[in-house]
Amino acid sequence: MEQITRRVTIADVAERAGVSKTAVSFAFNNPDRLNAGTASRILDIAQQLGYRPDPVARMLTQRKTGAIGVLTPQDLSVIFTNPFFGAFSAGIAGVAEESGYGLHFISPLHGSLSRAINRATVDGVVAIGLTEDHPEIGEIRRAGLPMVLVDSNTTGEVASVDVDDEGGARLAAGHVLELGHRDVVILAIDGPRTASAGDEGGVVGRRLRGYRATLAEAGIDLADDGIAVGPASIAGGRDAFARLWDGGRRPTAVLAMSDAMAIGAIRAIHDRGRTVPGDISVVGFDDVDLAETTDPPLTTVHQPVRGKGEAAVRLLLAVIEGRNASPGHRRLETRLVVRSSTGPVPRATGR
Amino acid sequence: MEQITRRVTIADVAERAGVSKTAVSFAFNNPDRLNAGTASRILDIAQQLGYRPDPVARMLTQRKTGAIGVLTPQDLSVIFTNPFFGAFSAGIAGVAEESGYGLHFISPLHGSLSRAINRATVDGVVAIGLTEDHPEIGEIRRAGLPMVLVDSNTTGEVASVDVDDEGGARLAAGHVLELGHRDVVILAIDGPRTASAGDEGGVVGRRLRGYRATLAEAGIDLADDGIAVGPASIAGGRDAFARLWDGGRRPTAVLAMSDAMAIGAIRAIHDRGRTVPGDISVVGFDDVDLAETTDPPLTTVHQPVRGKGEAAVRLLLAVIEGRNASPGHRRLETRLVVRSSTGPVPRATGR
DNA sequence: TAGGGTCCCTAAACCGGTTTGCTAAACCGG
DNA sequence: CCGGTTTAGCAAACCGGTTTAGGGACCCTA
Repeated sequence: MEQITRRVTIADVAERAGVSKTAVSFAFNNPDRLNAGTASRILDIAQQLGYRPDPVARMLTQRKTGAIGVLTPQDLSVIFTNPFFGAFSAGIAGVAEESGYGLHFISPLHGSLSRAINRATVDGVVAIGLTEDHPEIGEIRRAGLPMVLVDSNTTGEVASVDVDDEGGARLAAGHVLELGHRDVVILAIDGPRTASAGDEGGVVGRRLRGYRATLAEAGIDLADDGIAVGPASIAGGRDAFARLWDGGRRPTAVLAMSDAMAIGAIRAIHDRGRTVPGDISVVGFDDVDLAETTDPPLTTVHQPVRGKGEAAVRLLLAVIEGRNASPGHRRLETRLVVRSSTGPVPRATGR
Repeated sequence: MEQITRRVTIADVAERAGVSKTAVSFAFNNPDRLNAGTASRILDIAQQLGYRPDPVARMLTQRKTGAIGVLTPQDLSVIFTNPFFGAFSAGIAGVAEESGYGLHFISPLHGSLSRAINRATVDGVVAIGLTEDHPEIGEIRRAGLPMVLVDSNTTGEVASVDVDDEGGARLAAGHVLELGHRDVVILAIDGPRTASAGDEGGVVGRRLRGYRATLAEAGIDLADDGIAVGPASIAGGRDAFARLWDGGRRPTAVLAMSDAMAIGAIRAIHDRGRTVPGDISVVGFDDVDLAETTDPPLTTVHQPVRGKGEAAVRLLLAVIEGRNASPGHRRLETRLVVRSSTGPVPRATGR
């Protein structure tokens, strides 16, 4: 018995029904052009043969894939465990789905993003965390693929969605200053490639600028030894804080660039027998879902993560579907959410 | 100025280089069959024309898409905010990436999963949470698309990955029994469609069976009014517990079918001025990353979520790439992780 | 000088659909 | 009974690549 039964094609159905391929195609996509009886007979036969139009062939003629790509410079396996990314994807998925598009995730293939892009069959791309100097951006543009950049802080010829990172960071810093803190450290995100490039343009740079500027206005000069870098995860935050602590730093306030890092810092603080916010205040960034269920509930800078995804897809669909000529730009706001991980600077500690 | 510059095709490159389409194709895929000089000249011209081989056309001839599909009966926008799913996806992504496959998420298109499946261009499918009675399974099989079922508890002709849900539930129930609890309630997951079908086969059914059986062995008969149903989220757990409480139930132990629900229950308990585990013990299920960072750290049933994703893709690749004739089945183990959300039954409460 | 091998490249078929133009038959009013 | 309009369906071109089968030029050998 030969189990490799070749796929049923439109020609098979046509032959079996004694009609032309055209008729079969019409039966599926344009039944009005056929006699009702013929159409349903064809459909019957197709059904009973188990015919399913090949989506790839269909794409080829229609020049449309029905999918939008999500481009990330990091491996998906790290990306999916990040709740921030989960919320962002949910935003993307929500409006993509409601418009009938599927989602295709594109990440570096054997280390090369370009290769991955060239293999991906999508009608357009939402790229997150790609700064404008990534060569991939040029590639995609030249290929004529619609694209919107998220968190790239650009206002160029390609559509974009951004968030006021610098303003958010200012809010966080301002908040701890108001509470009287003067000894502040920062937990910065160390992306896989953001690290190398000096990264003035990226999210990290913008947030850092916000922290620094506000602190400077209060006469506090943030030395480099008050900044620890690590991956945006609980472990990353814990380790980053540990390095600071072990280096002799005894801050009263911690500004973390992500909620996960903030949570990690809180754990590290607890591990050292200190309390939050009694001894040390901690401020996160992003305001992911679980920020309000941590112990203590996290004071953090809210950014509309899901909204970012939604806005990005709307912009993208606008260019895919040919509405609007010039590329759109959206900038979303941040705001401070004060919960219970921050408090006044402790008295007893007085130096 | 006309901005609709038609896409550059292989024919354009061929003409410009004064060679045949074949030569251009060879230059890209089979350079050895060309004179080295010619090949690099073609590549140069292609480069300078901005030529990018159309992936769709390529797929059509090669009968291979380079992507694997992830099938879920729920909307992606709900799925992505679920940390459980995030970990599962990370597992899938990890091995898919290392084998050079992209990821395509397939969810109901305008309410129809079949429609979505027919539009998706993938080499195979990992389906999660589809019980065997879903008609989609038959469809996919008839279409000859390689597939592996996850959490479907089947041993039929299609490959599958399962987890010992029933055993895990027994561990959870056994644990609280050992601590002396006799008044136990259950927080069950209410999927969008699991609810309607009686759902004996699904994950919910298996876990419920495990809880019930173990409780019964200790002489405890779990009445229906000791079970509350809700979505697998923090809010869902909080509300489910609230309904039980408001209905007059005063349990000393809560068995939740998901960590998120357990966390929700803990919040609801705190809201009512009770402590965990002082007054009430709570056991979760899944052991997602954040289970150990909650307050208090959650006692829960660990299942290898990420491992499930990995195993599924390995099985899938085996059939896609034609190794192994008969469909593989994997069953993964669960284990109890005791942290701090469970303790002995309280004395004072004595009924 | 015929025959056989390489090397480099090409024409044409093919993948599985959709779409365009066209034709033959049926229908219709006058 | 005739010109005009529908209706129903077909053949062939097309989408943009890959692959098969071969052809011409050149070199080598007998």
